[in-house]
Amino acid sequence: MPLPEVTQYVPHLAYDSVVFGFSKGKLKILLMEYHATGWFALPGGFVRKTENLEEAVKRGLYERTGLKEIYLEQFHTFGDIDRFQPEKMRTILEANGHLIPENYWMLDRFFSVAYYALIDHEKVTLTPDALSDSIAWYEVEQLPELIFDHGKIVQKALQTLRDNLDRKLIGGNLLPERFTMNELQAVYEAILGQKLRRTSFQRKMLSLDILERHEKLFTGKSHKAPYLYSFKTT
Amino acid sequence: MPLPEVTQYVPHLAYDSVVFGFSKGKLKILLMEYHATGWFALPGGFVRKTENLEEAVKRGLYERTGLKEIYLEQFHTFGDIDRFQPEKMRTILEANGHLIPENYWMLDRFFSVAYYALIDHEKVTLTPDALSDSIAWYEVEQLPELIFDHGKIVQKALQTLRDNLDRKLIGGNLLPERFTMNELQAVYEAILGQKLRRTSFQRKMLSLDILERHEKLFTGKSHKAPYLYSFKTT
DNA sequence: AGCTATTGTTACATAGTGAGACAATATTAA
DNA sequence: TTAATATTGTCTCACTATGTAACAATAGCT
Repeated sequence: MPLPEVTQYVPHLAYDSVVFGFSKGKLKILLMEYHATGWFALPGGFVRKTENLEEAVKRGLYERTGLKEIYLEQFHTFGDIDRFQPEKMRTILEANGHLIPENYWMLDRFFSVAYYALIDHEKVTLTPDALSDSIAWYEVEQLPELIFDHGKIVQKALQTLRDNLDRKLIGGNLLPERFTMNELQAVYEAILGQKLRRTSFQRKMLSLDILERHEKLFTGKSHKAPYLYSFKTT
Repeated sequence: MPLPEVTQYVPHLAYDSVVFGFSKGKLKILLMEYHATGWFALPGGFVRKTENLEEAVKRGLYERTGLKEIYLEQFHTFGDIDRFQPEKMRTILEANGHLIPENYWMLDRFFSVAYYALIDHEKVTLTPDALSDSIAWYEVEQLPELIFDHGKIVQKALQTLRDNLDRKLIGGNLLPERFTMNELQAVYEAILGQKLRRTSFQRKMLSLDILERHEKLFTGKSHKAPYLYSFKTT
């Protein structure tokens, strides 16, 4: 795998993505671990000279998750000078066995446009990129230390997600097609980081008129079976 | 005035600012008109290799308005390929009397990080930059056609401003230190583009406990004099 | 002193939410 | 078959926020 040529990409500009998923009651994000270094980072990439910014992000997410249709939201662009840490980038590239040319473009200062994505945890097929040993899910509440300013990026993504929770249809993108009210509530609780009242939550969700009620889900447990819901397609 | 050298700036990356002001009951923004072309654009600029992104924006706003402390909020980064219109940029530079070198950097594709600013209309001292004939206020409701995707940028800024109206202290930044409740309401109405109920607005504002009440303002009109308010500094 | 326009405050109806109670029900145990 | 249990769906009541209108206060004019 040769080093990427600058001729194909826009220099100084990158994107990073905070990919949220939900499983076993926990909110999680995707992290990559670079070869040999033990360093964790957000899935990111560069923008080709011939593509739109958002296309680049979707391309990167497709390569790593196998998903083509992804709920994506841009939330901030990071442009502080102290993002610029060429030694770290050099270490990552060298750990990959590359010989780095003089003034190699990937060691320059980069601005990063950050997006968050919401996906159904069950639907992904994770594929690490050339520089990484792995790509995997990590609980938002228990993240390892991240490289560069990626920790700050995650925090800002979480904050934006919370702010948008009431204004956009966030819950549905993190769950399978059909789900119980309890599962939906668990998503909201994981995002907000706090418990919600069961009855108020149910009343609120039903009053919004965005859910369709389907058959009951019989789990084998000895109690009343909950209904399954899906989001109306309008 | 020589052409800017790429050595000083980060290529491919620019910022644009939507500077909101309020006067005579209208919401306005600053626009620049380029020499000879009759083209209108948002005040924008480039980022020096040695400065943070936000510093660059503040520097540009200071040069044009004379203000150092400005309420600034980043709201979106525009990165579509069709922003790239080198002929237009060439026309602007040539109208300024420049001889443009081969592959001149300002004719390349640019990504633009967009900010909105809120300022007290009375406090600015407007100064056009080297490429512009003028910089002046234009009513948001009656903007001339803008160059590139600047019209889209303004719309997105307005939308973000509206979304943030209840969550951030926006009103105060557009008014002088002391103002009447009516003036504050006028700001809200101009931003939202709709009339609000006087009594509900007053009750709401007072209940937020963010205003300090001062002496009355006697305008000479024959009716009850309104109180002046300022935002609490907490 | 009375008139007028505008402002500050109050009253009432309605909608939304927190908190708890209660009814419904799928399964297990007696 | 019946009772017990856990969980779900719904309802009630209190409290708060908001739309709407009425009322009271008042600065300047006639």
